[in-house]
Amino acid sequence: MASASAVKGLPTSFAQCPGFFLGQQPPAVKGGHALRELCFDGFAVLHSGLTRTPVFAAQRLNKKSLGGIPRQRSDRFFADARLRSAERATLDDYRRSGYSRGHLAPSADMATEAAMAQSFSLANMVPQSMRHNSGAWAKIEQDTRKYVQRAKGDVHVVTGAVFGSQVERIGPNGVAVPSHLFKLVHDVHTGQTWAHWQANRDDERPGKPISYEELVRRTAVEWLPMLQRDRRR
DNA sequence: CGGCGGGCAATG
DNA sequence: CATTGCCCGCCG
Repeated sequence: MASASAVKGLPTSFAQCPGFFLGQQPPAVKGGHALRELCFDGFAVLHSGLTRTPVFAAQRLNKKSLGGIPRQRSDRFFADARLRSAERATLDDYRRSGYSRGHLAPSADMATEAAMAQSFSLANMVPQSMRHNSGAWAKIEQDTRKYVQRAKGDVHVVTGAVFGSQVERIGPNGVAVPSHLFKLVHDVHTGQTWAHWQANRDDERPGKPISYEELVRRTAVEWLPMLQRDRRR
């Protein structure tokens, strides 16, 4: 499958892939310009044309969706053709940038070959410090998969990029480098919710998870609006 | 130690 | 565009 065409024809509205969101309700991200909604087979992405990166990727995982058929990484990264060229990252932006192309929705989470190939869209990538990506962050991704394997039902995961006031940019298109990444996990069956909060740095280590409320405080975004009613504070 | 999953770049 | 070799960190 030619990678650039891997996403052609996929929906560009969350209304067409509501199942990735808890209660079919997308995160309440406000105020952004050039925000685009992108559906993939295995996840949904809100993309920002200002940073040329995803804002978040949302997934619904369960034991069955993981550990599927054996498959190999496509490793074929590509610019997402659904985005205007003025709003998207290209392969040149990352080349020799000193940063790796870090998935928000991990390749290894995907249930099908098609979804796995689609996960290599640059609309699902942020410039990520190399050691963080293959070290602490990779372990968080693994731990999340292990948790889902043991969970009773569906687990919703929202992975997001956070940008500080001073934003470094890479490549001819100026792709913004996030200062932090987070991975929010919600177990529908038990109601448990937690988040990993990570600096985008080589020396970052996996730490103690933070609460949902703390994540909302730090980001000023209600990532799981369905929880808001129950946890109103 | 090897295998795995996160990547990189060079070569036809 | 596919193939190849390589790096990194973690885990069993």
